[in-house]
Amino acid sequence: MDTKSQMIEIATNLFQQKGYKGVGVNEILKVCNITKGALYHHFPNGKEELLIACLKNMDEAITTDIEVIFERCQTTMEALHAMIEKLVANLDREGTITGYTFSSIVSEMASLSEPVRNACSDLYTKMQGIYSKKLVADGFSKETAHSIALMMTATIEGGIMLCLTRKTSEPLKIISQGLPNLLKGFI
Amino acid sequence: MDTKSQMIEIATNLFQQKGYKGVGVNEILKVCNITKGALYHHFPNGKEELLIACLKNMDEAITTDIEVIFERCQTTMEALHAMIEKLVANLDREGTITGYTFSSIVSEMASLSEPVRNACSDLYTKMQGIYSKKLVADGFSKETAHSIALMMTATIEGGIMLCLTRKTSEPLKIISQGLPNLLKGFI
DNA sequence: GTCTATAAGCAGATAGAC
DNA sequence: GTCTATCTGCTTATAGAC
Repeated sequence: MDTKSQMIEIATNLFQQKGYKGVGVNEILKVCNITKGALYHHFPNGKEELLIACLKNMDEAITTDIEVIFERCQTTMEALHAMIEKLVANLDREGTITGYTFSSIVSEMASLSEPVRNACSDLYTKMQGIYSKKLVADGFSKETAHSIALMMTATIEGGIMLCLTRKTSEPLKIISQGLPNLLKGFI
Repeated sequence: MDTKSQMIEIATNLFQQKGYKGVGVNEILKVCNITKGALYHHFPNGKEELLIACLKNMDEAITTDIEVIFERCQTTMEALHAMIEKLVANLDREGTITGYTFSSIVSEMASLSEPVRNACSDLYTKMQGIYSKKLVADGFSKETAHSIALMMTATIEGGIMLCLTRKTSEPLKIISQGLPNLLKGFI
């Protein structure tokens, strides 16, 4: 793997875990085992340019990851269970969550950088779109599907937050069990 | 109002909006119109001690604010609608959300400081407890109430995140409309 | 394309005057 | 209890050698 891809891969993980300001450029360089020269060669605008590249990288990850799960599974609920199971396994194994979330980036950058805010907004919209499409296939109307998809996105993002705060995967497990009731309520 | 209380009040708002690392000590001092000497007189352990004081302040705000709403309203749903309405009004008026949320603090501090993580965990538990108590009064079993309360906490926190990302209060409005269906599904 | 060395600035924190 | 002045260390970013 080339240096640039490796940098994006590592920085993506670090940003997801500690947020943008929480990670110093030096920390990224140290983990990558490269120096400043290399960073500013690949990303002339420095740290923020690297962050944007990371958000694009997450976009691709979502496309090639969540979409596969949603295509493979029969119903929305099946797919969501599989997705949450992956998050839970990740959390139990590594102690942090590194996929399908960027709350730390949103909360500190939304009010500071429009390009970053827009990239995050696109990502949420994309996830919501995948859920929504599947819900329509499940038989829900377009509008109802839109509402449910938004609530799912919010619930999962909030659930991740609760897991990180409590240092257990319990909240996401309870959410996984409870989500079918959300759909049931909309029928 | 004395200097210390004013500092906590202002810092609470700033931390909620920009996260812990996103706010510099100098910024807080400038808004408060005081100097370093005053800060380190009141909070010898500096910025982190101020953050803990802010989290305690939020705890009180929840007690004197959310609890009042939940006592005044007949059902859980009524109370939640009132609560979300307050958040939406806050967002539409000021462009940011300053109440009932600390996601920005959680996401960057959970892995770095145990005291902060614990304080945040307590706050979520407190909110969830208020919801849960009301749900039991509504007729749900203790276990079901616990699950629903957790999902509500997650959904609202995630909804706030979506609002900040999209720069509209739409997500929270849709969640407010959709939450009754969550309860319906659990019956 | 990656290195070293260094700049310029801001972070949080401290000491001591008043 | 609040001020000013100052310190140390870390931040991002740049310049120029290889």
